[in-house]
Amino acid sequence: MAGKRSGAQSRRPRGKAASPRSVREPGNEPALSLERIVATAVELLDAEGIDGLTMRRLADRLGSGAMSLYWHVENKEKVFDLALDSVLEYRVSEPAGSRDWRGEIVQMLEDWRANMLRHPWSASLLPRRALGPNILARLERLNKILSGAGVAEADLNVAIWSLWNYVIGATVTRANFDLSQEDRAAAQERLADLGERYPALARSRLLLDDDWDGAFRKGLDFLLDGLAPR
Amino acid sequence: MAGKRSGAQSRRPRGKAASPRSVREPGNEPALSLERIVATAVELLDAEGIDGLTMRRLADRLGSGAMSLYWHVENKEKVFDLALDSVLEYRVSEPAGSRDWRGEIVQMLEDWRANMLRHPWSASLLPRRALGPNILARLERLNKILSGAGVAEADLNVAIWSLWNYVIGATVTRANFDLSQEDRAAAQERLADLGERYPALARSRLLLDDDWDGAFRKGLDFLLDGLAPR
DNA sequence: GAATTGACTCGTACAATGTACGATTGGATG
DNA sequence: CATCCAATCGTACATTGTACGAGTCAATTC
Repeated sequence: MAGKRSGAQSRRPRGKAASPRSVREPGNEPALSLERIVATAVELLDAEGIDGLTMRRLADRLGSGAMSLYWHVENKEKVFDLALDSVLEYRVSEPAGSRDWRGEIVQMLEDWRANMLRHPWSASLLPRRALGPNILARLERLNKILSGAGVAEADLNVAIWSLWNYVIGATVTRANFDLSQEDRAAAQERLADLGERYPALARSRLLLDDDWDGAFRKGLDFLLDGLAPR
Repeated sequence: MAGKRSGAQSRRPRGKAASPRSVREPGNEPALSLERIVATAVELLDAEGIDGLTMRRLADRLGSGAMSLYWHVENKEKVFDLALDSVLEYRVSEPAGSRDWRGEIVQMLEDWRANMLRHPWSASLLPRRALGPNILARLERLNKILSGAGVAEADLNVAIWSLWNYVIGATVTRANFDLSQEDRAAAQERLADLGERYPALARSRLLLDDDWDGAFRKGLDFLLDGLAPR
């Protein structure tokens, strides 16, 4: 209960990305902007991982002082929120939803997952209350597809959450179990351990199988089977 | 690349929880132990949230110096890992797997989720490579139930991952969208926003519905429908 | 009994972090 | 010219994880 509740400062550019008025143009100093900050944050996260993002390092990359960031951004948390949503970018391809609904869903969710896996740090950011515009756009889309497919009104929300849960879970899991860069030795040792305590698990080689993409697709198919309107 | 790669220290008690030899018994100083550390960490996380856990505060609660913790625990990350697995405690009720397999799965996954929601911080710890004994026990159990139910060998791992994904995703989501303690005003404003940009979403009231338990159960049923052996 | 060992504890110190605060800048507007 | 204000940034501070090494006892060895 100590260092909280500061907020309510005073001025901030908030939302209105109208005319940045091109301050500081004499030489060619690039000047900060929310877009540049977020883009650079993503770069830095890609390069250094989630602990590599500090306000000072981010400012360095931007050629500015650390405190300058705070004009554009409330705090570090906000940078994370924005970076996450930025990675989930979604432009509707918009064939309205006529074709096969399963294909559309699969495509959108695979794209969702692929986007996140391209930036593995994004998975560790999921556990935060971030409903950026891109996530919302994807939910909106899901809604349209499913209701267009004839899913009962009463089941609609449940169906959407189920798909959401599945994608989130699969991505979080996958991003953390990427063994290939892990010591193979550790995996082997773990398996030996498993043999004693968890025989079925060891036999199934669940933890060594690495066709994540295939598994994602197959599992999604199972879920869609269950979701399909009767 | 500055403060890393220290490790390889020297001695640590590692695993052997054999005889603590009752050091420091003259007065009645309780002395540290891994169990006490983890239990207290969970208490502290429950009380103060994920940012409330610092090595110093944890040590305070234990009545010890901060650095004493490092004899029992490699670093703070390890404390998180242990706290997470501790929350997922799983004792097999062990009716071997004769009854209806769906009921068994539903019960186990609802228990899994309930345990985590009782300690909301645990959701934000999921994105880490933590396969503690309790998680493994649950996976082992899932394997047994599903293969006992007649799920094809080739589908087994996919089925397990699907269920895993679903639980993880649902828990992460739920732990972060608990609006009731959130400003209701913000939710309303958000909904108004949605009306313009995301009409279907706004109409569905997806984000205001709060029967999370029911939705979890229904979605799980859908998934199990899809998973059921043909 | 004295000396040694080794399991465990902890005080001090340091580098790194997020960010509060206030000063500064320079273009736009009067 | 003076005024203003969006934007930048240096300094400072409290807080963090943890390296390092010194301290403390019980058990063990002489």
